[in-house]
Amino acid sequence: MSDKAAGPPFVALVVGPAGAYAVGAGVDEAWPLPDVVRRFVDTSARLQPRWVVWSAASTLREVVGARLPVSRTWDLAEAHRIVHGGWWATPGHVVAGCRGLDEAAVPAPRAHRLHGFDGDLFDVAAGDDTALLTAEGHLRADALGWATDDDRLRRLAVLALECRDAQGAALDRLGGPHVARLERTVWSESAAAVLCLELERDGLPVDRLAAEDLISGSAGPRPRDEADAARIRSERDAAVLRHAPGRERTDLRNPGQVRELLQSVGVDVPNTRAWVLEPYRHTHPLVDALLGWRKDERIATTYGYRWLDEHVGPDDRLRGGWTACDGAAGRMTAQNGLHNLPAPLRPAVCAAAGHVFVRADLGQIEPRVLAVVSGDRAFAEATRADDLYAPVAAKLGADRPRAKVAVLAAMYGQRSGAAGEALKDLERAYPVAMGLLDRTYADGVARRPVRTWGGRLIRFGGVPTAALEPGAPEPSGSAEFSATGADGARGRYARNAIIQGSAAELFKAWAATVRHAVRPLGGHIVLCLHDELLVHVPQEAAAEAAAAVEHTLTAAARTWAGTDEVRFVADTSVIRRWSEAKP
DNA sequence: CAAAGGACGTA
DNA sequence: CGTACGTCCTTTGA
Repeated sequence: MSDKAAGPPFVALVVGPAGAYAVGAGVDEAWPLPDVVRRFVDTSARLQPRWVVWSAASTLREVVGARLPVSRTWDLAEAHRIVHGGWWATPGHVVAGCRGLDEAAVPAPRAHRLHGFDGDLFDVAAGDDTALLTAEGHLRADALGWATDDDRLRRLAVLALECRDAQGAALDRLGGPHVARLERTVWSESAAAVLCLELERDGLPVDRLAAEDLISGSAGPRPRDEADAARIRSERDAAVLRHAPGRERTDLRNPGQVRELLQSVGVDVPNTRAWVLEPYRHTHPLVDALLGWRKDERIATTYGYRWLDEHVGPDDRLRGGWTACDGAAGRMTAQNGLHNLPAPLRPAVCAAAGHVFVRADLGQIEPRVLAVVSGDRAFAEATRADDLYAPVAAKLGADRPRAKVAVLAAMYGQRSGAAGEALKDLERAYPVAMGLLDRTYADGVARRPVRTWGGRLIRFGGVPTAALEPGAPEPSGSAEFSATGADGARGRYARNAIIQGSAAELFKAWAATVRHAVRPLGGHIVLCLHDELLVHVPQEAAAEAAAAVEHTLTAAARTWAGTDEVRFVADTSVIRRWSEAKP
């Protein structure tokens, strides 16, 4: 690509505890911390650079906090996840990846010592050590903290540029004819990392009174003190325990005791999970009471007054940490309940005065992504329909529910249920798509790494998922050898990872363009939920923002997929409260 | 005091 | 329950 050299310059920016440094074509200067925001604006205007950062979180929090628009960052950590995969993407891992060093040997930051003096002495010694790299060529573990003067900051910034070049070269080698696609993934994943800082900055608007009201319905009134809290709690417990006379001392929070309790009323279950107990709901009133208690207990403990007080700020915004790309399938993650708020609490998520939400979710994103990833022309044809399962059902000569179950079974590896026959038909109708799923499953069984459509590497090793580890139960020699146990778990994991992971990439590419499109309207993305976006926007801009959300999907999907044969659809609505949109 | 397991919320 | 994630509670282990 000849335009690459002629493109905007790469400028590395490092922000340390005592100062910052920017280096690249056209700039080589130290920035005092109080000037970082101003110098960032100046340099952006002068060079319109592509910013290279070790990570958005370590570099751009202040710039984002000043509400500056940040675009075109090359995030070394996110790029590392694409090129090399793995759970960790610290600067040390980035350097190891770029220099071909053993990732297991990346120096780990020393654990904090609470006792003794050796830690302090060691810190002094480390501060005097001027080497950026260890003898083996690894980046020192405390590099950012170590970079306390301009020279050290500059060395760290120059190293960042080196790593950028190495990652770019690695993408060239990996991508072949698809380099451009891999590079686009770096840009959109990097944008997602900046978006995460904006999500942390803006928070999710909450109607505090409504939230209090909903909480009180499950947890009771706000307790005055510890004793009051204990009284309310035991009252809640008593409503269940009155169904089991003589066993009022059972601890409902102890699954073992609950299991015994259930046994005493004739309900014998291997565990007390909700879906196990569901069939017994009407066999004894205790079961029904227990399941209701669990719902209330969930809200009282996890989404109760403490949660409200700790995570909803004085500006009525719910805030938590965001991650752009988790280690496994590459979805965004969020803390403090932003990703798992119980549906009954959704009425409390409410736009601020004069504002509305534009809410949009991608319809049937995973099968549509399968059509892209597999390149199955016939399956792509089905994505032209608003409801993809209708043409699939027609082709299979089955009804819609059957077609849907078959597609989901093929993608996720469901073993129970009556998908068998329809699955066979599916293999005949869409051999290309099904072939991809089968091959990926085999890759997982054999521990061969796989890549998402955007090029992110998914490896088997250092993945802390119990079912994938060698110790997991392994049936021997039977026909279902690879359906159960660790082999099958890896197969399903791989198959799921390329679908879910590729879908996550499309979602982030979409979110990145939405973020730009709504900014001039005064809008901000305030929630990303895997296939759903919540944009907070001034009321008068609602229609325009909704149109932008739809329009950007078409554009982002075409660019991401490299074709417009596969159609993606969004359900978009303008609402005040999150609960108003119910598909 | 940390780790593990059960349970359950979301997609 | 097909796969992920985060958070709470409890018990277990060193």
